Amino acid sequence: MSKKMTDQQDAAAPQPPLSREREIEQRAAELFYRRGYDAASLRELGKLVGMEVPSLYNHMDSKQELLTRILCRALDDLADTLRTHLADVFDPVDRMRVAVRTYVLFHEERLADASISDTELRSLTGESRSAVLKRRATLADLFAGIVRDGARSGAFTVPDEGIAVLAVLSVCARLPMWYRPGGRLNLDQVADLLADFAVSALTAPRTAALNGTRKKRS
Amino acid sequence: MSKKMTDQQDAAAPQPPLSREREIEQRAAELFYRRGYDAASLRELGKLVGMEVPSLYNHMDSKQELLTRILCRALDDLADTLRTHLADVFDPVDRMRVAVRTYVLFHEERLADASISDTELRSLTGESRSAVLKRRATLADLFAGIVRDGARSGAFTVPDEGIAVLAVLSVCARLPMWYRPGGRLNLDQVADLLADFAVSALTAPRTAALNGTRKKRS
DNA sequence: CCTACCGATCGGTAGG
DNA sequence: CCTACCGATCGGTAGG
Repeated sequence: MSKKMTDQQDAAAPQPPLSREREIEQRAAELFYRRGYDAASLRELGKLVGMEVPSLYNHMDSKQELLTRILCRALDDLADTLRTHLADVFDPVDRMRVAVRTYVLFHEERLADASISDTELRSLTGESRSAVLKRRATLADLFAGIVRDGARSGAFTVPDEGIAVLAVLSVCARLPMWYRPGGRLNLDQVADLLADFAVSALTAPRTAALNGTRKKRS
Repeated sequence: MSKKMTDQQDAAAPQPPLSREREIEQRAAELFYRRGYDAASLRELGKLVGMEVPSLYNHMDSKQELLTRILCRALDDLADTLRTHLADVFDPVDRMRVAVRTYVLFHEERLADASISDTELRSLTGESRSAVLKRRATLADLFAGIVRDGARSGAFTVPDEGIAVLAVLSVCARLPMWYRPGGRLNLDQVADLLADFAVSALTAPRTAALNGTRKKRS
């Protein structure tokens, strides 16, 4: 699935700030973000990176493998960043605030990566799909762990932990659909406000009998 | 943009429960939902509806026009349903609860429509895009109005109305990404829980000084 | 509603 | 990293 090269040149030549593979990944992520994976063509990617199409295949196995590599790296990086920021935070409320803020702020430098990680899963099949789904589940588990701890300690009052996790992740994952740099709020402000929204929902005073009682048939 | 026929046959023939146009729209929505708009081919749609590709063009102007028709109808129907259910509810908390429940329950019969209304906007350009964006904005305005009223009456404690609206809409709009019929919870239970999540976030006790104070740099 | 067919474009390969 | 090229498939049209 991945391209391994014999790294002969890694002693010298700090010139290219990105390896050729990485540059292609980055340009491809932007292209997939802008056009969608299906609508994006390798011809256009070739132009962006200054190569003919066949030359791209020296750096990838297929279009699908390229997408898979981008998504796996993005999700791994996000999970790592989350673990790092959560390492020295112990109160569940603080942990959730940090988790949401970190997820949101991840979009500062990785908007395209984060967006297609969410959108283009459907274009993957087989092992590629499994690899991305596994990483998605890892991310969800991180949030689920926080919700579980908060519920056990009594800090969170959620009637259903699974739905709470999905709701919080929905708010984070949808950010690329509406956030654009240069808007009314910067990303740090958005991160604070969304963290506050999530924590408020999780910690709101609730009558214990909410569950099971159907309120309104609407 | 729309196909108008001289409705000569509407007096007789109650036989076809769906008009040919509508049947094509419905099959197309399912196909676009399953494969994505770009990856879905008119060949496959033709097979699903029992027609050769050229015959489809007796019922549509283009693939893009077909998608536009599906999205506009779905968003109009959702907005109509929301307005109907909200007509006799006046308390902002109740209105928000009904709005979220109605949005969620709309997925019961229109999962594919709702999903692609959210996902496939990017495949549209020009007037088609504007027409869908206008309807999206109408939907957002419905929720924004409820948030505004609740904030003014003091029922809601949100530090930023715009972000609150986006967060609530995110939770609703992402439902097709994870909800599958036959799961642990039925849609009515999910609707109750998500409405509770949203209302809890909007009404949570908050110190007035939250805004502007940056808590953690994380 | 069909047969027959179009130009364009796609991801990918051969061979160097 | 390139030129040259492949078969497949695409949305869509002509003409009936």
